[in-house]
Amino acid sequence: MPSETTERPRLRFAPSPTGYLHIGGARTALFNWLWARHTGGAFVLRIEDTDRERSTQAAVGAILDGLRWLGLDWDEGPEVGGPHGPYFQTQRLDLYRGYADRLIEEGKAYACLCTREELDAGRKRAEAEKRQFRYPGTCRERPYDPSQRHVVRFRVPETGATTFDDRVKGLITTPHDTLQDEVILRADGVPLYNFGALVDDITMGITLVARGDDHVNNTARQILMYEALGAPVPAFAHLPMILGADKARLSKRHGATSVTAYRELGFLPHAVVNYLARLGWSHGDDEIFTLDELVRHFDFAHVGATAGVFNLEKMAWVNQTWMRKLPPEELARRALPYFLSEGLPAEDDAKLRHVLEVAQARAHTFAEIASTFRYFYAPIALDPKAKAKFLGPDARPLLEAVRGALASTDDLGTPALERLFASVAEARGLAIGKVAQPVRVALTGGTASPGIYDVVQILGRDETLKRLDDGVRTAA
RNA sequence: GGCCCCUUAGUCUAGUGGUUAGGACGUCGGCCUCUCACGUCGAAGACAUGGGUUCAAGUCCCGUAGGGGUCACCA
Repeated sequence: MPSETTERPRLRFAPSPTGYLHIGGARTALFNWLWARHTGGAFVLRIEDTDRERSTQAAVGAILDGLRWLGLDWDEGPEVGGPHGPYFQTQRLDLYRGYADRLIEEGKAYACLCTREELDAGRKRAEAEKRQFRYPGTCRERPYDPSQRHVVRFRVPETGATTFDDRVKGLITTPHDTLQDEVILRADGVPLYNFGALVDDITMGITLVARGDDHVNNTARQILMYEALGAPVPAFAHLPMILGADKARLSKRHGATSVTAYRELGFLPHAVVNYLARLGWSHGDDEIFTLDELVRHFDFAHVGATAGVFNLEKMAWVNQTWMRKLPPEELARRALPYFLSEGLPAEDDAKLRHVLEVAQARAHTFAEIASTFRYFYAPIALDPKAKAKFLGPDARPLLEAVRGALASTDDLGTPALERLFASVAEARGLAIGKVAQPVRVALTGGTASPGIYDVVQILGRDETLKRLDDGVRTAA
């Protein structure tokens, strides 16, 4: 029976270090973290590095880095330690061996000497005969001789079924005849996923296992093993997959899938958290949550059972929403690196603050701010269409008039600029827009920009005059 | 193919037998306006399908279809 009803559940995130922290993994970690924080329980991080072919130290670093960036701190695990360490599976090999030996002694597992070749032949035969392959039990009754190289197989009941109450999917039943005596320990003593994860979850006192729903089919056999070991069975929560736009499992071909890629794109970590939380979980009609609100409201009961499509546009909207709430200092601190990586000579000064003030409502990400408003720090890139439409011969007298008026004043305040543009327009019987647009194109290179007075103020008088001169030449 | 899971608009979702089926992203339109964005107002857009159960079904049951997962000495 689930023992998670205790007030302080222990949860864990147990990634395999075979690559960066994936969006899907990040959400799994987030839900575990949220529930741990909600309940005052513990969030344990464990590295499942038993696949030595694919595991790398760099990936461990990337995963820790990604989790830290998102703000998902762990109470026990790599670099922070804890009473149940070590937190790398390859450093716990003796433990798995011990549990396997115990199962063997009690007759609940046995050594198997079958070779891969024999097994493969069996699988092939089964396929040819169009029947399901199950391990035939060849070694079941063989006397145990530890000196022979062997794997360890767990003995699964032939009949009956195992049912568990998944916290998100409800009752799930697995008939035992669809299971087989699976390998729990390789010949080299390294455990397989089902066994390693289980032994660790037992010894680390995990009371609620929340993981991707690609593991639902592992659950019954794990429960059988918990029971064989006389260990309390934890509660399970299987989280639906995250899909790409084509409804296939999210992967690289759908675009960026690592959380650090979103850092580079200029997303706020909290915006990613907010979006990911809402992908598969809901709280009424609410969309925007602070971290505290997320922690307060999160609940596995409101995690949906259906897979969800990752939608970058919506995440960008969430990011914009959060970006707009940032105070100027923080906005500057977070945005500046993106200007620098664009090769722009920005620094945290009055100019940057003004740029960010006008950019705040106009961009979805920091990278977008830097690239969209690069003309404040670099020469304009004149858009040919804008040029054709607004920098023709008609524009020349307008630009000259604005230039002349600007050259003879020191007042760049908004009221003064308003009067200046208004008088240039009125003198010709034009609407302000007819003057503002050519000026905008001359100053920014395009037809869309912050308000023209802001643009002039940010650029400063000298640079504005210079760009107007360039505009006059272009219009000629 | 066996087994398991899933199915409300293009997308994320609310909904726990009685609602004009709600919200959000996106889309389209109005307003605001020097352009763009923000804001604001509005519009289009969904219960996969067929049977049951019930006075009443998006909600419960069965079938069908579609999608996904899993069937390793990977995790």
